[in-house]
Amino acid sequence: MDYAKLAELLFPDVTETPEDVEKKYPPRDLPQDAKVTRFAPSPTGFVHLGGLYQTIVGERLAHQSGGVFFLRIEDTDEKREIAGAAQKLISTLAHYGVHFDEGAVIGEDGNIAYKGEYGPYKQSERGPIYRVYAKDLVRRGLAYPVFTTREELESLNASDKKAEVKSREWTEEFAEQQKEEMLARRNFTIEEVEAHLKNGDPFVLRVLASGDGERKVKCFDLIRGELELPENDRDEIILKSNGIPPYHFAHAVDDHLMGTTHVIRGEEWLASLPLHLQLFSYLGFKTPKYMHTAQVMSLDANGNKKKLSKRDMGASMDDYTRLGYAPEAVREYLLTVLNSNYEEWRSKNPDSPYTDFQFSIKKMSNSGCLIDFEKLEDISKNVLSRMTAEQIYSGALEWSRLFDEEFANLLEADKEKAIAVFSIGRGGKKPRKDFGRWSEVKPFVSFFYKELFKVEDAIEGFDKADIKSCLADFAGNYDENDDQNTWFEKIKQIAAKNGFCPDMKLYKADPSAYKGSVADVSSFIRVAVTGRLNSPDLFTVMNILGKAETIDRINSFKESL
RNA sequence: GGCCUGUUAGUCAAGCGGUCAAGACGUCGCCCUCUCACGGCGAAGACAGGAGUUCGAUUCUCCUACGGGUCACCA
Repeated sequence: MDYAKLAELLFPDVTETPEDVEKKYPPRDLPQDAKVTRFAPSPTGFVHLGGLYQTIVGERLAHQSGGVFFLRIEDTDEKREIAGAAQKLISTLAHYGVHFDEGAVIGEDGNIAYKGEYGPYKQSERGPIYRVYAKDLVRRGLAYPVFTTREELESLNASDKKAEVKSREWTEEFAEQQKEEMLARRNFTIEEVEAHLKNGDPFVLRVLASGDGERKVKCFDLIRGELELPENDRDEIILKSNGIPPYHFAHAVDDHLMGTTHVIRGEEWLASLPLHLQLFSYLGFKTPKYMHTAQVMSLDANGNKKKLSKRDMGASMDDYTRLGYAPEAVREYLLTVLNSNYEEWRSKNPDSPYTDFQFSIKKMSNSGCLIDFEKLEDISKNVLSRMTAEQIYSGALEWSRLFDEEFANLLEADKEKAIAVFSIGRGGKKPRKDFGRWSEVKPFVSFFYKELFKVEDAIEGFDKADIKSCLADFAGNYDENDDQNTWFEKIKQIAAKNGFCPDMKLYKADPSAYKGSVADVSSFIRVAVTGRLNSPDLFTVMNILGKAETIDRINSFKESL
């Protein structure tokens, strides 16, 4: 077979050679150990938790080594592409603190723009580049065309195919048949090709598999160590009939030309690593380092772990936004999952920016983890407890603007009050941890607002007359200028006067000697003022509410009894 | 089904031939305390199973079981 002729027939329009292309993308001028990493999603609509997870790894490794982190849009499957998805992806990642140095960015007009010298960063615009390498492979007898008819092509349907693959029965005969078909495809003549071309028949390009499935190749993965995988023995498609390559070929060409040093991707790619290695070798490219990250899982109906799929709760970053998790908290959670020593580091460095942490590949786990919302909640409480009242205010306001207009308006109507509320128990060594999500803020502080206040808890086990008497005494004696000690001394006096024990130790020694304790008296006041049995420090609460409101609430509660 | 990969408490995880097998979340108990929250102390809870190598296996090897992944003109 005259491969040079075949190459010309197939790609008459391609005049460049790989050498020409290489010249346009010289090696990057970076420090010795700088890592170049990338995130290469297909723009199918939303950011997956697993995507954020990988993105954090790539961002950390690149930036911590003085390297480059870029974004490449893998839009080679036009059927699945969703308009505006790339913008959303970039802004969502930015929301979580992930920023790219290069590649797709959001331009000043709000549309996608591109930055950097190693583009195009959108695969659908790289057709000419792929074709140069594809032609070269054909010329060297390493790739060959397979023709189909237009009708056949049109009947191809992605979701049908997916269903077919899933339900397929894998028997030995089937494997045998596949092999035979592959071998048959390799047999063709130049004349046949010419006829097809003349006829306008579409074709795909397949690589000639160099391996033997019975033999193993040693592969190295930075997370998993040395692996033995079967050699590639399948003639994979490297150019679809639309002239755009599927993932494999695009990965090899792009990551080589873009100077990627570390390929970080999900473990679902592990199985195709030998193919990729073969491609790099055919193309004469230096292989990048590979890191196949563990999957984030969720529990299915049978209690089994499953790869977190699109529909699962917690798969989309939108879920976290809606639920009210602060981006910092989600990032913090992911970091603890990603690097097993992160949590320890964080407890020693509670106030350091996460970028101070030395992220290491060694500390990454190679088995999939279940997303643990309880843990996330705990981490989130810690994160929020370290924020200033001002930060809480803006976080809560931002979330409420989207999901609770009424509360957002209340927050905005009196910022000073909101800040005072959020300052309770904040700052200092042991801050309160009352909420872990923005959505939990309103239920916690609602009683501060007249519009939301209502008596939620009931006092049980006490004589109404006693309750009324205590409340009347408190209302009659309340002075907003008292300090906390004086304030509480007054409550003790009221307790004693009404037959309640003012001292808890005394009371515990002999509860039957009293109607109750000062704790009970406090609870009367607490329910009257906050509507609840539990609340943050009452003295402070009253200060924020103001005397008029406090007395008013006590009186109306008294009357309701 | 073939191949790959993984398996330490409910969850996430240290460990890398000799440990009473860390720690965190969750659960429970106690303390602090006017309630709550915080904080402190403590408890229960794990090396999937079986062979082998070894003086000694959670750690190395093999087998079994069970998860997960993959086998598309999807990425």
